[in-house]
Amino acid sequence: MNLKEFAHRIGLSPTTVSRALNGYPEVSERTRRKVLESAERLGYTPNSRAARLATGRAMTIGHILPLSKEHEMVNPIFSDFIAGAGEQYSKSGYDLSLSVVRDEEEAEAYRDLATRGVVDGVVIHGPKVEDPRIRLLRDLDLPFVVHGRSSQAHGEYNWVDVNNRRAFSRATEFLLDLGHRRIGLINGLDGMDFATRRLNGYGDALAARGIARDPDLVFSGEMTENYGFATTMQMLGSQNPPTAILISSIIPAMGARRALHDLGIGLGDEVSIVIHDDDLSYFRNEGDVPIFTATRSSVREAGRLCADILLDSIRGAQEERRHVLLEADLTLGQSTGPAPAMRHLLERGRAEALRRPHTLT
Amino acid sequence: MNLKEFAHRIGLSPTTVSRALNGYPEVSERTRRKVLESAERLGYTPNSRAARLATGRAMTIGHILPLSKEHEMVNPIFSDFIAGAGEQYSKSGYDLSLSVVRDEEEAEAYRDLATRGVVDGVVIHGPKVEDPRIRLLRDLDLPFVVHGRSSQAHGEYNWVDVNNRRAFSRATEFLLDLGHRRIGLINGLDGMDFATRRLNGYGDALAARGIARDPDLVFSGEMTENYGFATTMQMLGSQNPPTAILISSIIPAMGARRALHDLGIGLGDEVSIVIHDDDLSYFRNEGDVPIFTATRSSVREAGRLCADILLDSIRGAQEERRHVLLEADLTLGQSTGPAPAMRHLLERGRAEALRRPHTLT
DNA sequence: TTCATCGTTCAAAGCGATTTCAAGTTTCGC
DNA sequence: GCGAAACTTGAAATCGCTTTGAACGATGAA
Repeated sequence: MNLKEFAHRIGLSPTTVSRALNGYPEVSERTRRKVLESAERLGYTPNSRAARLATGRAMTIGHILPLSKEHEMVNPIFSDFIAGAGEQYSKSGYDLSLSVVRDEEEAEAYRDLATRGVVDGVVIHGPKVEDPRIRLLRDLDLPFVVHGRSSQAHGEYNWVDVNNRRAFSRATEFLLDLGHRRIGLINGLDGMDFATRRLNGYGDALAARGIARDPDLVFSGEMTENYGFATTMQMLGSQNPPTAILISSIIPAMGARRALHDLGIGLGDEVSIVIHDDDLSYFRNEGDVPIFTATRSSVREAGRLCADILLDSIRGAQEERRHVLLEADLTLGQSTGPAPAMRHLLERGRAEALRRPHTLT
Repeated sequence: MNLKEFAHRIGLSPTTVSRALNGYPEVSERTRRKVLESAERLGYTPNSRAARLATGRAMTIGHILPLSKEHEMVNPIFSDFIAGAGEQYSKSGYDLSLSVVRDEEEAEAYRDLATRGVVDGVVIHGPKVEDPRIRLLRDLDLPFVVHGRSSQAHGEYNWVDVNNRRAFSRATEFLLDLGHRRIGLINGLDGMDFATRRLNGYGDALAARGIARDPDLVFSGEMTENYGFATTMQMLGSQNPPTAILISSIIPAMGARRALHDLGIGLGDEVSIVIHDDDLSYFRNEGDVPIFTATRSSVREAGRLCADILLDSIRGAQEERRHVLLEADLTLGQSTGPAPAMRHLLERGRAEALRRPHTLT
């Protein structure tokens, strides 16, 4: 049933019905109630295709999921992020459009979404240090929000990010406090903004204690389980292995744990691990004492925040760009302990060494 | 720029331009080339909102992601499935609409998609043994395809499923052949069709060897890492622990492995594990010898197949319903070995026992 | 009583494409 | 060279809604 017929059936004009349904103030309360009740009873729902053409609004937010040929993997945090964002879209009557494209076609995909008029705004995932998409979307005049940041991008834009630098410097400091001096870093792909910030946080903390960064202990790659396994194997098989490892996600951490087990090395006593935990719904690092010591920040919550900001900015509720910097809390788990050297000291009863670990050599 | 203006600029009527762009045969090749080239040059792209109203087609496929309050988790296979399906949609010029809703609102969400006219078809995820959505979509007259099956549903419908029963009976037989007699099953949520079929396959294989199913060895739940850990702990801590475990997904299998390690039990020698592997992109069970012995079937490929079938059925290319039953191959990994009892025999040199294991008691 | 005002309602003109139906132009056989 | 058939093109209707501008009746002030 279309508007015309519905309006006719209840003895009103399409104009009035439309206004009643869309909450315009010109219709009397009596009429509005009648319209709403009749719509319910007769099962009338406005056709969105027509409404979108008439209003010029798509009532849809776009997300683009690029798949690269080389490492064709879907980021495991994607689904949780989408769940968070999608929840908010639903509440506001927006739809979510997801485009899966080959990554060399990504720019074209944004352009396409914009010119075809199928979305009112988009979310940028996985920004690089220097990300051309920000410039592109500005040029297209399409509202957007970035999940993460792009350090080299100039100008203002909406973003929601974790304080990656702080999280990783804190985690590193924590390990240093435990006496660790050789600390590995299994990071995300080179060029990703978050990976760069995490590397910097790690580097800062080391530098603050006068420790040189050993390139043999730093890895970047796509965060699969196998990647965590392979890099951990490599580090622990080397001449001068680390006593602790920072890992950018719980997925490669599973691989790292597997490597430790295969090598018969104890997690938390012989080698410590601190991860960054996105709080994935199917992979919770929880329990009385969580498995991993972790810097945690819910990616689902980040999705919600991105959605809220983008919707606000589309509705024009606010002009200036918004930024949210989420602090990751450092939760203590079972995967960390004093460095072997430190343990040695402890065993000799010099417990205060742990309390002022930076006084150690 | 809209059609009218574009047509005017290149000295043609909107009619002709529309036809040229949409590949209708009535326009001469010369004109079509001119239109296509001008569109490229002037940057004209038809507005999809208008096209959708005019054609009555949404050129969009809907997916609904329900989140339950109790176990609010996003199925980890979701993103890989979507990646596969989305790939095909893009190729055919379709968009993908994703609705995130609370699970008690799921039926309403389908109804809404249908009456608002925003999708031309939908994919049903995670069907239950008796799934009301099939009836609902039939009533709504909305084309659909089910990823999985619904055993109790009557009538024909499109589906793409893994031969879960066969996969699990084969896996069980394989373990039986290795001499295992107490075999645990860590399954998906009760009521899910795939979980029921897997349970049946497991039960069939046991029955064929005259082994009674022990309810203490069968678990159903949402497939998180922690679930795998907890159930494994429980089984192995019991009076009469299993020597082998079947696990419905690689995620809980990670938890199971953690449990084994915590208990100091060797994986593959003391306790064997066979998993069902959806071949998730960020969690590949690969290598010269894969970590886990597994029944494998790519969920991404299933996504592609679902998309193809649904698109065909929307385009009316075919009337009858289509079914695809994917066979999962059983790949040998490092997580299985002869049962301890069997190992005993082997050590005594009775190697042929392994070759004809069903002759054993 | 009259007129201005306010609150409601409606007719009709969009939104920007597609598609029907009619008309104009070629092509081709005889 | 003519008429029919085959190609091409275009004018206008249509999709189902929103929204502008006008009209209507009721209300209240003068």
